Amino acid sequence: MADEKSLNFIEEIIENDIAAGVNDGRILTRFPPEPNGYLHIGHATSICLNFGLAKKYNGKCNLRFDDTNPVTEETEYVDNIKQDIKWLGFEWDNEFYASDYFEKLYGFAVRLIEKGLAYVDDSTAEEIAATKGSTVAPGSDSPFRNRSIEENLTLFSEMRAGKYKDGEKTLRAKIDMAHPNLLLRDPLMYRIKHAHHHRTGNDWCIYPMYDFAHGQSDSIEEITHSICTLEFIHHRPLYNWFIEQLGIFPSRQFEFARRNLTYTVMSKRKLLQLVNEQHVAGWDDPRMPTISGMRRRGYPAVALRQFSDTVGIAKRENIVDIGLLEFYVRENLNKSTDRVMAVLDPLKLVVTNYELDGEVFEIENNPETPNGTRSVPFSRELWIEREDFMEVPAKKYFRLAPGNLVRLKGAYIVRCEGCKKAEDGTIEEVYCTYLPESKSGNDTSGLSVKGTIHWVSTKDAITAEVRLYDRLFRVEDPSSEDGDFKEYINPDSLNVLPAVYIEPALQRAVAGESYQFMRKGYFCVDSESTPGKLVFNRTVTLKDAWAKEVKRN
RNA sequence: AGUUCGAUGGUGUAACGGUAGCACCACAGACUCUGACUCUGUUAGUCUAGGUUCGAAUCCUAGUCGGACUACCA
Repeated sequence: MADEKSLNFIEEIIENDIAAGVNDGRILTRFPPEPNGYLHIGHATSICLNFGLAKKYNGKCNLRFDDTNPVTEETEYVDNIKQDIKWLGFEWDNEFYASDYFEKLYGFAVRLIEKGLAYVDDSTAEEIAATKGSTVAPGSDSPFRNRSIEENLTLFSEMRAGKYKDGEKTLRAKIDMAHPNLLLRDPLMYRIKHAHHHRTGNDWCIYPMYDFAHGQSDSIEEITHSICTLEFIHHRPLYNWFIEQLGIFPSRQFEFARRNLTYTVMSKRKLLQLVNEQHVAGWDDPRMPTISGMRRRGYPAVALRQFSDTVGIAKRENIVDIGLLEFYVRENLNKSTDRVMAVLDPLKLVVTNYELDGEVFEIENNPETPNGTRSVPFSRELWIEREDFMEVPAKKYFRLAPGNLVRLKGAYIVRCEGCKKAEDGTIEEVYCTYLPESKSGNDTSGLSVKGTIHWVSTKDAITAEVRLYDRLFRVEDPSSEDGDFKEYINPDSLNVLPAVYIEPALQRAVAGESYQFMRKGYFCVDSESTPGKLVFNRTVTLKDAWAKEVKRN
């Protein structure tokens, strides 16, 4: 029985094209970022789609930077975008830039002028907007619409030569000022910008608009399937118009719905605001939905790929639960990470009947994917998690409480004998006795206890800074709420614990590594971490049935 | 209002005229030297109204609701 995965609508189109022999079955896609910001999880979907399609259908995928606006674009962004794509696990066939085609594009523009399909307009931006009409009213012709071909040719070459100031003139396609599709009301093809370009320097002072660059670049590269997001659907007639009038290779555009995620924002404009106004520490802040932020947070690349695959593509608006991404993050980290013990909120536990100087236990690193053991020192005084003790235990609580038995992970079973309290009632120390015959791996006590807690020996512990990250926003969809989206930033999205006690084996942890802090979550070593000052980021918590139980009551 | 795209459990996505399925979430239980993982089970869906058909989520008609478009950004 064929258990084939069903095709998404773009795969159907491609398979139909292959069956029909379109382009002899050749498949060439492209991923076309503008280098004016960092890539986010939405781009990851597009990357997985374009590169994935190429791979699946024996085709290729180009990386093409859509760098037609020199004032917002920077080389820094180019470098980071390339790094992000590689990290996600994809390789491009060619690395191209729309700016590589400036000369060709100029030639295309001249060709359209010669065909009487483009003209130089002296109107100001305001005048052009005013004559554009509206969704319900037609626009009106520019007074410069009927210049002669010769005059247009001269003017356009003067524009290129730098004879005019920014905004003084534009080149427009001559289509129809009454067209119901606003984009076809004589769209701008070129504008004047005396600005330095990250690649072409000062060679040009006129730059093509998106609509006159993207489709033509696709065509120059002979892209077969140009896949973009839904908001470009209105551009498709224009995309096709330029290609037809120019008589160049007929790339075709297909649109799918962009992915939205709960508890975050995705527009580059908003992300840039978060960075510039320092609500976050940068584009790669672990709270950001950027690929670099997620990488720094400790999300495995494979989790992003699985997430993209599961979510799939379609044409309807959507907002995907961030919990689904977190599911894949946990699923992968559960298999791959070594378990270690770290006490985030310390409370001292004294094993009153422990007479030895100490012992060293060998504790297994990873029960899911066996990966050896490590040495963990044990002694009379330990740090345990404050929440693992209750003087008056709640219903169903099976950790430490007077009279209760609990297993110290990898060591002994202990019985809680009491605690010491400060004047204000704060618990200062917990006392217990251990059962020597319950030694881990050699337990002859015959007891089975319900609870196991983690611990770190006080005299052997080392410290690390731990950064507890939570969702950046307090509401599911900040963009759809009233007022400014920044009002909905979660004030507790970052909680820095300056000196968490961790087991000494972690001294050699290096940046980028991930660990499971037992019972607390997955943590990765931050890029700022050094052997002298270890820094861990919380990637994601473990699922916590007890926390849920507490919340319920 | 014009153009245009869309509508399947809480979320995302299948079913292409023939038993509405999968994943996440939620809930209940089993297991557990992580209240994790794993395992078992449960709740819950075709926007509405007509029509075509033996049979409609699927085709047709009308309506409802939602998104996108009116930058010298992409």
